[in-house]
This record gives sequence, structure tokens and C-alpha cells, in this order.
Amino acid sequence: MKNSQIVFKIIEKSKKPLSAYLILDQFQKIKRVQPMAVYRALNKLIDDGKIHKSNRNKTFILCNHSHLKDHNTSIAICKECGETEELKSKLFSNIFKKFALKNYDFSSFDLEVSTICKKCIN
Amino acid sequence: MKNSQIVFKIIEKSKKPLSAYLILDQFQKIKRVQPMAVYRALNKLIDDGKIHKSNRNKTFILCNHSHLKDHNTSIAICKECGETEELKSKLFSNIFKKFALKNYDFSSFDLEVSTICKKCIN
DNA sequence: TTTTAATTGTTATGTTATAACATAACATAT
DNA sequence: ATATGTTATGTTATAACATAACAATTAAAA
Repeated sequence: MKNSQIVFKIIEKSKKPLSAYLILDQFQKIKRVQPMAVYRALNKLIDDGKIHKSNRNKTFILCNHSHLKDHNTSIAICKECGETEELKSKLFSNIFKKFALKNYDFSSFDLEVSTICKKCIN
Repeated sequence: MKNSQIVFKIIEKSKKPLSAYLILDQFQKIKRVQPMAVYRALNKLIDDGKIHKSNRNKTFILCNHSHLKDHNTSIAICKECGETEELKSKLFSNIFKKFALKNYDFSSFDLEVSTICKKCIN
């Protein structure tokens, strides 16, 4: 099995978003690898559109494929617990079309919102 | 002058978004400080709403205060050149209200969109 | 003025990510 | 079969980003 497949399975199985080094820990249980192997696999999976990365939490999550038509990605992250969910990108692409923000081209974008999830709000 | 004021001025003067360690380099020209001093100043400025952080590029930019009423922040970042601009958060808060995304509370959020700026699009 | 709080200084350490170089494994063309 | 191209992998080192923990100093409130 390829490294990227192994990494994909690790992410798939996890209930929580995993950082690269937590993925590495899991990977080590199967095979002796260096961080680089994990990063390469992660980058491949991202390129292939199989996973997303949260820049805020530096974690990697499955892509839910709800955005297959527009290949944009939109995710929400809880600042407290790190819980992550993919949002419908279309909500945002409509805004970007409508308001035609002048300095950027929003035909392809990658959006991340940090908030509080309902569980953590107290 | 306080460290946070020095850091604010460094960010203010820069034409490009600066990372913490680039800020450190500038700071060193004035005074011998450690990374910690910079991070503390940055965190204070963020808490005070004076600057924003791009998680994608790990850079710090001035807050343009266009969001004073809703204290949410929304920024766009060019994937190519790192150019950053603050967007009107209201565009997004309207969406979040309208669609009432069920698992998160969007009364306070922090949004980041990665795209390509018009200069870099070619 | 004493005590409290905020800011700063300092060292050490933790975490995330890439550069650079080398090899393996496999497919396809000569 | 062998040369060539391509993709995946291995390995070491290091860059880049960030926080913990504790000490010292300064500001400001009681």
C-alpha cells in the first residue's frame, strides 16, 4: 500500500482532526517513516482533492465531496475543540460573484472560518 | 516605547505582510529582543483588534477598522504573492445568519479566503 | 508606601514544514 | 534487454513558527 493510501486511512479512521505529527505517530505503528513521508502524502491527497487542511489548527480532514462541481473548499473550525466541518462553497462563491471584489479573482478559492461550535459555547 | 507599539509601527511601515520572525529582524535593529517578545506584542495587538493574522501565510497585517461594529474579521490572501486585504465581514455575517449553519455559532468569527490576486493571475 | 498587576527579559523547548540529495519501483519506448 | 521517463519513497538536516516556565522590572492602585 502506498504511503498516501496509508495516510488517507489514518485520517479516515480518526474521529478528530489530526495534525501531521499525530498522523506520523499512527504511521510509525505500521512502518518506520520520517515526517517528510507524511507531508508528501498529505500534499498529494490535498492535490487530489481527497482531504483539506485547516491552516488555523494545522490539521487534516476528509473532503466530503459536496463541492465537486466548484472545486473550491470551505471549512468551519471550532476555536475551542478543533472540530471541523466542510461548508457549502456555493454560499460564498455567490457572494464573491455578486460583490466582485476588485483585487482578487475568486473563481478558485479556499475558505476557512474560525468560530465556536455549539458544543463548546456553554 | 512599549514593545507592542514598536511591533505595531513595524507592521504599519511595511508594504508587505510580515511574519513574526521578519518582525523580529526589524525589531532587532532597534533593540535586542527574543522571539517571545514579538509574539507577546503580536498577541496583544490581536487582542486589542489592532492587527490581524493570516493563518495561511503566518503573517500579520493592520486592521483597517472597517468592521468596528461587528468585531469579526475577514481577510483575503493571495496564494502567490501573499498580498492580503481585509474584506467586509458583513457580507459573510449575513450569510451565516441567513443559512443558520447548525453546528456552529457564527456570532463571532474569523474568516480567511485564499485566492489569487489580480496581479498574479497572468 | 506597600501590594498588585502588567510588561518585559531570558532560556529552553516544542511544533510545523521544507530543502536537498539519493534511491526504488514501475511503465514505456528503442 | 536496456535505456529513459516518471512517480513514489527514503534520509538527513535544518528552517520557520510558536509556547512554557520562570525571573526581573516597571506601572499603577489600594
